[in-house]
Amino acid sequence: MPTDWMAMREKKKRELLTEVELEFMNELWALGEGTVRDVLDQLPKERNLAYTSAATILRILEQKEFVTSRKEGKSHVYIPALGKDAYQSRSLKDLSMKLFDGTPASLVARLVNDDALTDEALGQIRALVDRRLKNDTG
Amino acid sequence: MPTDWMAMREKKKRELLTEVELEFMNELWALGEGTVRDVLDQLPKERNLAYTSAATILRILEQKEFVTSRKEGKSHVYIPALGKDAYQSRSLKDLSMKLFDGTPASLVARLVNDDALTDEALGQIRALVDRRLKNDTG
DNA sequence: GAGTAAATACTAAGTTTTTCGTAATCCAAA
DNA sequence: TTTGGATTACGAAAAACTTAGTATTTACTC
Repeated sequence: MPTDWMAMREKKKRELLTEVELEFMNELWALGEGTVRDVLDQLPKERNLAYTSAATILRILEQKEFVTSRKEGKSHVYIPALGKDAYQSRSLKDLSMKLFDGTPASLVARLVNDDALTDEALGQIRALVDRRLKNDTG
Repeated sequence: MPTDWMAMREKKKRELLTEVELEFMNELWALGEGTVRDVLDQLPKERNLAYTSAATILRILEQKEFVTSRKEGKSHVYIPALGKDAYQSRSLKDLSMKLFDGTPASLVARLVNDDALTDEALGQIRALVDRRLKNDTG
């Protein structure tokens, strides 16, 4: 019976990738699309993950609707259902909410405080902001 | 025998907070320090977490060395062992590596592309970058 | 010191995530 | 069409995370 337990589940729909899921999505985003074998081959060889594990992870990603698939020959070809861009935005929003009081400026503040950041990177960042400010409300 | 398996375990020391751990650290950072009761009282009342659960989480945080504690009366007072600033940096670095090819500029690019970002926020961000660029390298 | 209210220690159950083995399936080649 | 190698489906063990119950300890009050 659909009790409030179902409602909870429904509500608690995970919109963020787990660690391993992200690892796989990164390969798929780089490849565009790929089979279990394709993705597995992209992983660093010291990863040493069983073929069936990779297959399981991709099946879970499909179940969670982060990818779709089509049949090709005897294999499945997996395709990201969500662009990397979109997922980057989602992740940043999540991090901003959970750790930066929802104020993106404080996130950037922390980022540019990093000593390891080169002037070149800083310049790129400023250029991005400038361009956005100018093209805005254009 | 201490094989490289031990080394792996050692190396795999979790340096990132889990979801619930972060929830608690946020309260501790806001409070400065606090007992189980203090932290529990900060949580939204719809959270409905048992007292003993909160105590367990704080004990785990101490075990993982994210907090220290001192005894005061009959309770423990928990103190962050890591500043929020430092943890923000750590999280950003992790996200940057895992999702932005380790290039902070691309992270900011995604951030400033967010339509919801106000001109005011953008201005703040630019000011931060400018200040950093000027004060840099004397 | 006994009683009591609150805190801690310990343990364990319930979930989610990660990993892989076994069996079934599929396609190609002999 | 049978064999063989690869793939998928299913299930389940292992590991990590979340939650809470029970028993013990603690400090205060009478």
